[in-house]
Amino acid sequence: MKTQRNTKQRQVILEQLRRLTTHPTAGELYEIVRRQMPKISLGTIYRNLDLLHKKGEIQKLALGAREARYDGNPDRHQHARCTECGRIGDLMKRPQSVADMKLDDVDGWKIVGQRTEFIGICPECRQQGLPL
Amino acid sequence: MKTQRNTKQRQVILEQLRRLTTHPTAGELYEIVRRQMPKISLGTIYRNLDLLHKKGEIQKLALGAREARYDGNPDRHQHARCTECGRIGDLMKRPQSVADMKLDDVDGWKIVGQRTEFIGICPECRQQGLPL
DNA sequence: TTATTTGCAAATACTTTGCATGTGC
DNA sequence: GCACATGCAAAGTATTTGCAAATAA
Repeated sequence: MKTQRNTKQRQVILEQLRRLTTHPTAGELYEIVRRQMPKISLGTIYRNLDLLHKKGEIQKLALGAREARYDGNPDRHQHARCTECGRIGDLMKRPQSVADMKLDDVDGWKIVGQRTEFIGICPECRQQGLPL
Repeated sequence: MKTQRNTKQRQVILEQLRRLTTHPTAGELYEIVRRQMPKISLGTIYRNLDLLHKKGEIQKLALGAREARYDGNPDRHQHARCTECGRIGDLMKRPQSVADMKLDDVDGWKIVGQRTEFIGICPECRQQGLPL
């Protein structure tokens, strides 16, 4: 990976994203950062979000939404989507089992379901002798 | 919901989607359906996929990808994304716990991780007296 | 008959990219 | 100084929509 510079733009983008708990879209973050740096461009927002995501400093959330949303907290934690308002929140208390999900109160949320995607190596790729 | 007609286009779209196990994108399905119905338009594909999804006859998968993918099997089952080729497969044997995930062979896949999104009602919406 | 659906094309939404200029190190 | 980064604008990709014509019921 190339050496990275510590530009003012990158600092402000990361700082604002860390301050927000709303998991903003790129466009939302653009509007917010623009208040401090009126001349910043959307392209710069996208380029930096991509770069910070690749470095593991932020999370890119694309669960079920058309637009990607970003989370300034890179630590593994669960997310929940509200059926009423669409908001995506953080769950710090992690429901890990089906039983936990019946709880009426998980960090203030009433959890009614879940969607899981597993990540792995498919049968076809394993057959081709790819790294196990 | 309005009454729906059983158009030839809708039939072919559903039929092809059910036949495929590849979870095609709208564009991929368009190319396949087009072999049978050369004059069908992409708009019709999107309109019907949306409608079938709303009726619960198919699943719309948008897990982490830029494009949505569709699954002709409406029954609840788990999906896995391959780290090597990006393919999305079905897991019929469902790993439900962290222990299961250590398995080297879940329907032929080597599972290395998972992403889960919970669905529920957020604290803010619950406060507003919305249906519990 | 008539409300739904289609094909087509244009519009929209989100994201990426080319390029000349600017800047951190 | 120079490789990396930026602003700007244009292009790219995925999806949605307006509308007149077609069609299922």
